[in-house]
Amino acid sequence: MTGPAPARRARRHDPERRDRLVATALDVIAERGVAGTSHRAVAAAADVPLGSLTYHFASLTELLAAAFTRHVDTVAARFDARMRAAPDRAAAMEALVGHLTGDLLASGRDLVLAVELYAAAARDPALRAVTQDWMSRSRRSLERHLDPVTAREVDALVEGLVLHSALSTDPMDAGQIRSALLRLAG
Amino acid sequence: MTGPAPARRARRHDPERRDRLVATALDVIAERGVAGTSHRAVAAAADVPLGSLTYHFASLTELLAAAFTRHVDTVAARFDARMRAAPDRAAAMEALVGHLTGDLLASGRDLVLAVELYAAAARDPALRAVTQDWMSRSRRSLERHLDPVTAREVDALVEGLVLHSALSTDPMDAGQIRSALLRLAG
DNA sequence: CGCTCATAGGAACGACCGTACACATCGGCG
DNA sequence: CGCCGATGTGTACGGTCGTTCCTATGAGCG
Repeated sequence: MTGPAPARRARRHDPERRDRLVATALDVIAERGVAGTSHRAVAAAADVPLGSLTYHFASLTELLAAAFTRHVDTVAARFDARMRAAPDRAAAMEALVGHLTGDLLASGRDLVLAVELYAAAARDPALRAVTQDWMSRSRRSLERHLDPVTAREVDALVEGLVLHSALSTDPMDAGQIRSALLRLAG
Repeated sequence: MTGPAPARRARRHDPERRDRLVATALDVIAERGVAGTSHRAVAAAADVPLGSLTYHFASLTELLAAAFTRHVDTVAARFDARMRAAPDRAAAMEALVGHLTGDLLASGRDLVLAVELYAAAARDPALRAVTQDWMSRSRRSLERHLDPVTAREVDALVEGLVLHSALSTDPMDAGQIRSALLRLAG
């Protein structure tokens, strides 16, 4: 018999833990909101001890900032790829419809993360820098096909469409979205 | 000499306390966010004992719902008054610019409350009903001068403009806002 | 091979939270 | 006037939180 194991600590070698924690934090934010995102919640979701979080991130705010920064990077890169791939303005508008209906509004996850980020950014300057970076990248992507003034207007409309979709019981369908965008930038 | 007062309780007759608590809760939300709004924070701001909150509101969620409902009522009524006062479509568009630059974007308070409500509504069905009521009233006000399809598009654009203004370092000025709205519904 | 320090792990502290509850008070009605 | 239920008040409980701190481990390097 081995007897009662002397509570050996199972130390794990885990060189990419920091990255994994950022990804897990995004999942937790999407599921429970920023308000429900605690060190303990992320630790449990990532299956690491509590102390590991304060080792890798100086504060909870820093963890949130890292998570939202990664999310913005992903979405902005995806959107810029769509805009880069569009050969002309008409194709760009269609790609925009696809971005809205396909990427953003499909899962609900991106929607929720966006709204959580907006609210958190309203109070945290570090997160406001993240949203400003997002807006600026988004506008630059649009400016591949639109003049700066129109790009800004379209960007605002897209933001509003996203928000309405997140909160409305009967969100606009692809056709309504297309015609709204075309009216502004057709 | 009165001697050491035997810790008399200073009971206060305060028939409108419930209303005052709702108003105070809105102030606290605007200042510290939903996340920073606790029974204790509201009690301190309203100068009432902690127990008074649980007497007047069954739960913190109920208090938040009452506060946001009141806020939406105020803003929606103000907006409808503006639309009702506009004699024609052109005046309505100008009133819309005034609503945005004057009412919403001026103080920052309405901006913050809106974003806080959006984020909270994403997770709480009761609050989602409040946002849906807001959207529906807003659209009905716009429909005094615009067809339903256009009203919906304008409503979404307004939402986006509000959000961009809340988060941007260089928000659009009245002229830019006007031209964006006119492009969509001129 | 042996040392060392970045990393992993676990427990604890003090603060704040929502809520429940027992008790005090008094306006208004019978 | 005398009661009583609506309202006001203070305290306590159990829980979660961010953060700190000490210890343990082992990968990489000299």
